[in-house]
Amino acid sequence: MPLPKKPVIIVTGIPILGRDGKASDRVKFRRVIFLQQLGFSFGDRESLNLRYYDNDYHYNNSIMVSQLTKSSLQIANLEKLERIRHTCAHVMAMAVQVLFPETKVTIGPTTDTGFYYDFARQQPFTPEDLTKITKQMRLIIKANLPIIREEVDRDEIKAEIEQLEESYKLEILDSIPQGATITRYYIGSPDGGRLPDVGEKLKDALPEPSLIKPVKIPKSVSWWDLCAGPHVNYTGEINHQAFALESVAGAYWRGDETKAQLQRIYGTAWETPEQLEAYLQQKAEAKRRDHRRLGKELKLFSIQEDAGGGLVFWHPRGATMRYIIEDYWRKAHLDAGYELLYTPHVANLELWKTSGHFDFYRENMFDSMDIEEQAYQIKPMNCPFHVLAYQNDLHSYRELPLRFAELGTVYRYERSGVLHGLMRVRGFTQDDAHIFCLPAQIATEIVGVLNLTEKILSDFGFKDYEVNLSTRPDKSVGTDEGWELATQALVEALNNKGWEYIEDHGGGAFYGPKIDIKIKDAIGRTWQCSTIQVDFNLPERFDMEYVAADGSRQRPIMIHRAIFGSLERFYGILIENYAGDFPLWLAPIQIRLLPVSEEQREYAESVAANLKQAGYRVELDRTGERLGKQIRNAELEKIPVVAVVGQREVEHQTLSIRTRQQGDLGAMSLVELQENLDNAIANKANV
RNA sequence: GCUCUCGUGGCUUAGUGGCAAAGCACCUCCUUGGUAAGGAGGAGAUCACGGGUUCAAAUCCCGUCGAGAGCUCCA
Repeated sequence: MPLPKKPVIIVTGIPILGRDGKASDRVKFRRVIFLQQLGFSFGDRESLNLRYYDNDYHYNNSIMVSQLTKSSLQIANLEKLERIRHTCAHVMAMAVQVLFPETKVTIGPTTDTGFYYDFARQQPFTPEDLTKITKQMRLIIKANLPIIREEVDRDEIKAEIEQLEESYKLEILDSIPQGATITRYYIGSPDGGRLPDVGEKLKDALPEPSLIKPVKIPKSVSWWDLCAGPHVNYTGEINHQAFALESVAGAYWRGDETKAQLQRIYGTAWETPEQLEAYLQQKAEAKRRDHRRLGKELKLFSIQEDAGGGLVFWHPRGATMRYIIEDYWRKAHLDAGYELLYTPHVANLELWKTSGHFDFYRENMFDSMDIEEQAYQIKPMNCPFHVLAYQNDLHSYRELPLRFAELGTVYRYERSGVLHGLMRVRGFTQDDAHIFCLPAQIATEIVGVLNLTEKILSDFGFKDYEVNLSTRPDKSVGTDEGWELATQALVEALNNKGWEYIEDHGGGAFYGPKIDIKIKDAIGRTWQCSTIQVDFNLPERFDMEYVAADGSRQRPIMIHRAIFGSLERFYGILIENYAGDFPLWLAPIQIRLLPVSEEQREYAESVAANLKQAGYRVELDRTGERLGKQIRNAELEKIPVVAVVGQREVEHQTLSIRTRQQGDLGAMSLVELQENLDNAIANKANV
């Protein structure tokens, strides 16, 4: 789908270029946010992945964007912000070397929200050090030093770097291809000393870090870094109130675990303090929605130290909601022509040798266990089991497509450091399905999957998607014709659905092309959940067959697909998306009855029984607290509807309803309440 | 796994060499109260675990375990 024929203005983001300044064949995606039309407010912005190569922005491999963007002011602003961030990284590196002269510099690129710089230094940077570095950076910014670009001779700069003993920079220099222009950027005049004198003194006798103070920067000094640029012209172009140092983290030199560990300081930088403030607020909002905190507060789930990391315990309220999600999922799949499977959690290791997982996926598998001298494996994937279920019978082409679906719990080894709440765990439930079909059925089946995906995701409140189509990589199995057929089927399905997508050229799995769908949450973050993959490999490995019309044995096509991806992770996304305020159909407790005093207890009990009988998830507050406290508790537990029962309600046989969204709604009859509830539940809405 | 930060009643946190504190939750009693905290009392901690330094360790040092952030962005 082409971009809308409206002016498109890029407001943030940056293309990634190859080392030679041009894009290589495969340029990484980078999010670019654009306004659809001049005059739209920033609330109307949308995001897309664009690529930049051959001096042009490319969207979906067409050259739609170039003429609209190249001359626009916003592009200039974009580049300016990028330059500010890059310069900010240099200013930070300079500040660090002023304060801690023993530190060696490495690289300092920009990020989506700011920049970082990796340093080599024995002593760790402390949070207090960050404060000192920030102060030093402000001094450098206030000195408004010029930033000067200089093209340099390789041998000359090499000698200079050697003299400074900047071993990492030397390595970088050596990695720059011969013939490329080598540049350095000065902060301050090249004629000055490299760093303030005090820095040189510090080099001899390092004081206690606690004694290190920001150093006033004279105009005459300079600092430089080997760098491709670009930068702003003066340090004063950085707003000294629009940047902040955020954290220190470990990072490996060249991102390689076997190489030296460096200290990375992350920072954020913006053009104005207001933008910084907005960014910090977004961060605070994300923290407010953190599913780990809400999961504990709302008593949904826990992860128990005694049991081990990455293993989830679902508590009654969390389990209730999970049950509702699973129940919904099963009905939706049965309606869409799937059949349900249950398969074991462990099986003979041979199965994973056949499937190839043991060769390709071993580092994510738990060790096998010995059962009567046979190796058994806890399952990291469901697919081989579904293949075995298929192979239990001989299938006719008339039976295809067969759609097997399972909420299959798998266990994968994840390194302890990457575990994260529900988002990254060691045991999780895939909403897995495998479609076995004829080659000619692929396109129809994919459309079916896309329709089901859209229905399910939108029922959970996710209506914005970002779609990727990943095509054949260099190393792959299967025939050219097979890939062509499958890829065309995916394209056809996407076009049929009318969905815009981004083609990730060569980004497919080795066994087939795929479609990935990312959902956008309430605060604009994207999460990849759904995936649809065509597989030529497993049918081959397991020698799967069906009997064709002419009686010959043919190989079926296998389509893997998941909509939630991981039920645990999707649940975590739901918590963050709704900030714990779930729509009525999902809320673990839908209604809580609050008696004003003991006298209404009997009436409240009978109302509660009625509602429960009618299928609502209802609870009666038996704490004996005053009404105000009962309401406060219900609000803190984010219960969507409370019904107050006092003397008045008993007399009139009504309930006073208060919802989380709308507050006090006044009295209504039980029938009226049920109508309202049913309405909200049917619309999958909040009340 | 690696780097840094952090582990104090069920929860959230204070205390950073000298008697283990507070709020919430829990239990008991009083209060029968009308839309976000009524009052009083009580119980509850081997300060993650193991070792060391010290007259004295929650606090300092070493180790172990666990949690959090980061380890994709490449002069």
